[in-house]
Amino acid sequence: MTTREQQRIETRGRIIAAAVETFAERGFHGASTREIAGRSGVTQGLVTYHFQNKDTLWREAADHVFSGLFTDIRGRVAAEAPETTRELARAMVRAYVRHVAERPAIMRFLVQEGHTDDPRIEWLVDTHVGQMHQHFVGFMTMAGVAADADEAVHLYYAMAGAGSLMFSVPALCRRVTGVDPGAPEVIERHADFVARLLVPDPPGG
Amino acid sequence: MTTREQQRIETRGRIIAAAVETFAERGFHGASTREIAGRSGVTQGLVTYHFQNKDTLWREAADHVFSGLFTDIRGRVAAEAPETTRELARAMVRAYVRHVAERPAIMRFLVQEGHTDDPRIEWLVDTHVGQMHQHFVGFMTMAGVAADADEAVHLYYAMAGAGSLMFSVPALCRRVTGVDPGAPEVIERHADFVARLLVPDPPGG
DNA sequence: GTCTATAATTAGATAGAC
DNA sequence: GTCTATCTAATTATAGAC
Repeated sequence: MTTREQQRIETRGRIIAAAVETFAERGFHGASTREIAGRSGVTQGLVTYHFQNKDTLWREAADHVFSGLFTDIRGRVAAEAPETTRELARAMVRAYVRHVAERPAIMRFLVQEGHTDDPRIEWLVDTHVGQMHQHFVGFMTMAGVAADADEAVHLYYAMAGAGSLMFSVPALCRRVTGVDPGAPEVIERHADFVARLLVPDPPGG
Repeated sequence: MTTREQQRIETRGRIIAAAVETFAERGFHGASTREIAGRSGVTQGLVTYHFQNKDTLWREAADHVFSGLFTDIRGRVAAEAPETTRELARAMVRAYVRHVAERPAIMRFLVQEGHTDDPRIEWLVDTHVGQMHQHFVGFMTMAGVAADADEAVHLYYAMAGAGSLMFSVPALCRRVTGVDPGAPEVIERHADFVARLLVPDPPGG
């Protein structure tokens, strides 16, 4: 690999990382390519050189944010080696919470873009969000955590919202509660809390 | 009241309504006063005339979004006339979900601004969000729904997130699930689902 | 691959006519 | 109270030097 290719990959990576942060903070319209350039230590012209236009940059940033969600959750669940269906379901919820806690940009991208039915939402659903939802609904219905597919939709948004909001508004959370949602012990407590909330102990004890 | 005063109030109201929509959709930086003017059927100069600058307009819009939360929830809870502490707690959760379902801008304002510790967040917490959180934590701890104040923080974000996400991303939700989060029956089902999730039946049955 | 310079567009805020 | 016109600054995207 030539030096130029290495340089290209590294620079693109820095720009994408800055783009993720900026789009998550300000949304597509609110983010400027100049700020993204500034954060990644390059000039605005170079951003256009590498990504043609703002829309393409947004897609690459979104790809970076959403990719690896499945793999990461599967890995985390496997590491816990759950033995019962209930423990498997809880492990999945915990894995999800930990994942979004470490990548709060996920939920911010969704909320920033999820209001209006534009091409970006279309792309996001077709590329990333759709299959995640299908898998979740399928599993939770099969595992008996949700009574049926209809209820699983409510369970899905309950988990996604309950698991992520705290990490999507870190400055607000710190100011209101004094709790730092970036602290590992807070993440662990929230993961466990939400897992027990969504997958409660059986009625018998 | 003179015609001019009526006109003033009515125009300001239209601008604020458009500002709420636009800020909720695009965030402070992404929203333009020109778009807000266009949506309310006036010119951009008039927005500045009535609200001096974008920051003041945002605060008035936020005030409009967050005001009445307490009153509305209290009214909805009273209308159900709950008799047990458990039913009271559930009624509060249902009231909260219904409220944010009909005013999804609430959660979008929080997510849009809650990331960075800027003056708007400071103002939002001091003016609206702080006391709401205090009341909730106090009640849920007292009612025994949360074990202690520490757990109540997690319960709070679980409720706020679980109860609102679906309504904060209506276009996304429709596209992913086919469910319309604006439909009254969907709101009712979600309110009931989240209430039972957060305030479960007692272990004994 | 990166920068500087620039064109065309759009932003927020002000001034003046009515 | 409302509109039009305008100023200044910031935006995206392009072109050309190195």
